[in-house]
Amino acid sequence: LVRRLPRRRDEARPLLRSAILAAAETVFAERGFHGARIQDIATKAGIAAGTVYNHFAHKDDVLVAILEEHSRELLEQLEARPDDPEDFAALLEARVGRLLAYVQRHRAFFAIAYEQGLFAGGAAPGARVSARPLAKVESFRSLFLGLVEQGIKAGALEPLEAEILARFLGGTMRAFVLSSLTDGRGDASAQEHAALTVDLFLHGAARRERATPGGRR
Amino acid sequence: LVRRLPRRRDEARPLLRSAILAAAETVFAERGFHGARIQDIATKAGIAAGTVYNHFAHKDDVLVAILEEHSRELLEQLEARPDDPEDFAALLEARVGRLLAYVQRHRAFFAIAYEQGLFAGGAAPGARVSARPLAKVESFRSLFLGLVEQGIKAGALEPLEAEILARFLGGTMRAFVLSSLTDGRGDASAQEHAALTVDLFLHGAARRERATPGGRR
Amino acid sequence: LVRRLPRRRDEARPLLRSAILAAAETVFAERGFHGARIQDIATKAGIAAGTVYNHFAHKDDVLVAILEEHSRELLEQLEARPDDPEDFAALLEARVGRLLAYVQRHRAFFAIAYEQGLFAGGAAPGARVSARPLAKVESFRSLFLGLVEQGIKAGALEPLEAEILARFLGGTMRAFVLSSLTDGRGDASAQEHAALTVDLFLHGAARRERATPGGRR
Amino acid sequence: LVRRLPRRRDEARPLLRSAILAAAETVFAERGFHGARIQDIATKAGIAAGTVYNHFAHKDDVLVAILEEHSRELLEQLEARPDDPEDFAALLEARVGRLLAYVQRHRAFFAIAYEQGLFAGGAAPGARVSARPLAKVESFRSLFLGLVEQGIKAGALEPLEAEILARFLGGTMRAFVLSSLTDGRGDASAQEHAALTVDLFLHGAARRERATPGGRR
DNA sequence: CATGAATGAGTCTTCATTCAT
DNA sequence: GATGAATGAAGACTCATTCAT
Repeated sequence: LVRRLPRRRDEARPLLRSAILAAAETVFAERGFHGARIQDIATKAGIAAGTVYNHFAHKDDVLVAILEEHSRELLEQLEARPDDPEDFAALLEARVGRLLAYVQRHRAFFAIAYEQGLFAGGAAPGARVSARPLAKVESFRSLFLGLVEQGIKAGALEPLEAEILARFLGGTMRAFVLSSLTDGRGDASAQEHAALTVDLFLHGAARRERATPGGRR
Repeated sequence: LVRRLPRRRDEARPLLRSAILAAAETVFAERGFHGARIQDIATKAGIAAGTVYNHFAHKDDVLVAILEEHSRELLEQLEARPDDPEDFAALLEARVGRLLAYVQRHRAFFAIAYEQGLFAGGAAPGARVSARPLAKVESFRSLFLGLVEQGIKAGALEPLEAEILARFLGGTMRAFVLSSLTDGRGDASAQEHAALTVDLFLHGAARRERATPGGRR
Repeated sequence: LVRRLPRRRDEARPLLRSAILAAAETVFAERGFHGARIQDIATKAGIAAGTVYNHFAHKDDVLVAILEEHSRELLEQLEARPDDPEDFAALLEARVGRLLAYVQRHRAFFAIAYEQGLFAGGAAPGARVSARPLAKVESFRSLFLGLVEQGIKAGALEPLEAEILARFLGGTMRAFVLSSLTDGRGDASAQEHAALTVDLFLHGAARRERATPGGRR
Repeated sequence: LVRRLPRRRDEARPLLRSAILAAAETVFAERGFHGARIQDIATKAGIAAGTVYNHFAHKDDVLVAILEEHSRELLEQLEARPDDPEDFAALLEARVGRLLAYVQRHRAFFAIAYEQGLFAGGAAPGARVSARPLAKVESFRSLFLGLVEQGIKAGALEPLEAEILARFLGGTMRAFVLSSLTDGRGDASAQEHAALTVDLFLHGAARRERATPGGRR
């Protein structure tokens, strides 16, 4: 899809594709997919409407490109890293923290992702652009599943149906993702949110009988 | 679906209104708001397209009517009832159970509700029909808030920010609502789901050290 | 396709379909299929552009409807009639006469028909709207074939390949059809043209050795 | 198809022009004028789209160039040649034979020529690129006229209106040109077709009373 | 009040043409 | 001269909304 390589002059224009995606991200987020006009995107990107079609065959493809692109990056935040802690709770917190930080950096994307049901297995099918579930969306779900299964195996989580726990984790995170999106607090809170998310996910909201020192952050 | 039957001239006609709403609920759920055509709704309601406009000024208003209507009923499920238990956990479970049962009876509505961000404070703004948050959506949120505040006061919940706990409750429920919508299991599971929802909300997913008998349902 | 039946008032509007076809016939003839805009047709028909789509799903379908409609009528001119003469030459002249008269009454149609290769088995494939040969076009060809075969059987035509004679007949008629279209002479000449067409088709353009009085019409 | 080969700097470059015309001939024939994109032509010619505009100011001009070019060559086939027979029938056959042979060598061109009404005085005006009759098309017509007038003068043709006989000749030839285009028979049949064309043109399709030996081929 | 054809503003998409490199 | 990405005018088609019947 990216065929124009940097040429002479100082820099180049393959950036256009990125510029279109960036503009589309904002516009889709503001107006929703159907409400967004190609012309809006083009204008925001500082180009002509026709130019969009030099990079994407259909309006749909612009959306798909955004979703795939960000989903990939999003997935990377959840993947294992060399310096990840051993302890499951700590591990979870690290990953959730990375994910929330990513969310804060790409708020517009998440507005779109929700519309397209990124986190939701069964959300508004009609809002979706494509009938088939987007590939990356599916892998996102598996990643949650994997995390949870790992937790169960490690004995850190209750041996419930993994599918259910995965949804619970998703739901919990969704709640905080929304907080991140809405609150407008600075990035500083990503780690706090992560800590709280993991804590609630693991121990719930019930009052702890005898709060041992340091037990609750 | 609702044919105009020969009626006494003075009899209630607003049945048509209900028929339109019922048809719209299905169509919106299947195709999303933007993907649904007035003609589709009219056809499914067994009336002419123009007739819809005798009952609703705009397409938007049909959606709003659906949301308001169901939100009201939904709220009623969460409201206090004379026979509600005293114990917070039991109380919560009763209400959540009612709500999940309602969800199972109105799956189509929830597909729409998600698209419009019913549970989500900040979901897809672009997908929304109206910029201002729908009135009932807001009250739905307050109801969650009330529930949580009640729990905190009763000493059943950790004394955290109510807003956060409300979102956590919402996220948890959302996870199970999705299960209900997706699984396709019969209504039988509403209470099970409710129990699990409340349990996870209260105690989290972490493995309980020494599961005392009866500790986990 | 015609579902609107005449209603109260004085006359009615199922005429709209006919009005659209009539307008399209003129516009297609003037500007060619690609050069004709739906808006042009609508304007000429005195209606809104969108209305065209209440009667035809695609621009293509308007053209197809014209071709099918006229082809059918055209075929009827060539078909046998009770009062057709016995003698092959006279028979041919009668039919060709009817056809030429029809041509003169529907000049615009023929401009379109040529563009779409109505007479031509292999004309400009690219100009055609649909890849598959139009059904009626094919039957038109068979009708020519039938005529010629009849002539061969009757011993009136040389026993050559029917396919070839059919084309020759088609080519001859085409020449006079064009004359009819171009000349702009009144309808009076339809029969003259027919007589000449048949005469040339049967006896060619070579000088008749001793033109017996009355031999050449 | 024509790659730019390393050439001496002063060598003729207009080869590109020919390459473009050759490519355009094929593409126009396959898709029709309106259906052919400049990009298609450029691709088939192995050059960039912009390059076409270094040789032709407009898409129209490419078509005109093709028509003019081929029309000129086509006319040459019909012109008198030193070794042409004296006898009109033989002369006609020789020229028609040359023309049909040319047709077989340039099938693509004829698909275009028909679309643009090369043979037809009054065919699809809308399909035409330019409103004014193409210059060469006109001379083509005059040439037919000239041939026929010559025949009349020589006493070989009936003294009818030359215009009419010219059209009859055109129509007859058109029929066989189409045969040539459609049949896909090898070049071998050019002479046969020519003989038949001339025979039918001169003597018609009517059964000859007493076929004198050798009278009909 | 119901009807449903007519309306026409709104958008995606195409593609001839331009022009900086 | 060649390149090919950018341009933007043009046009088919959709569908919410109106209104005469």
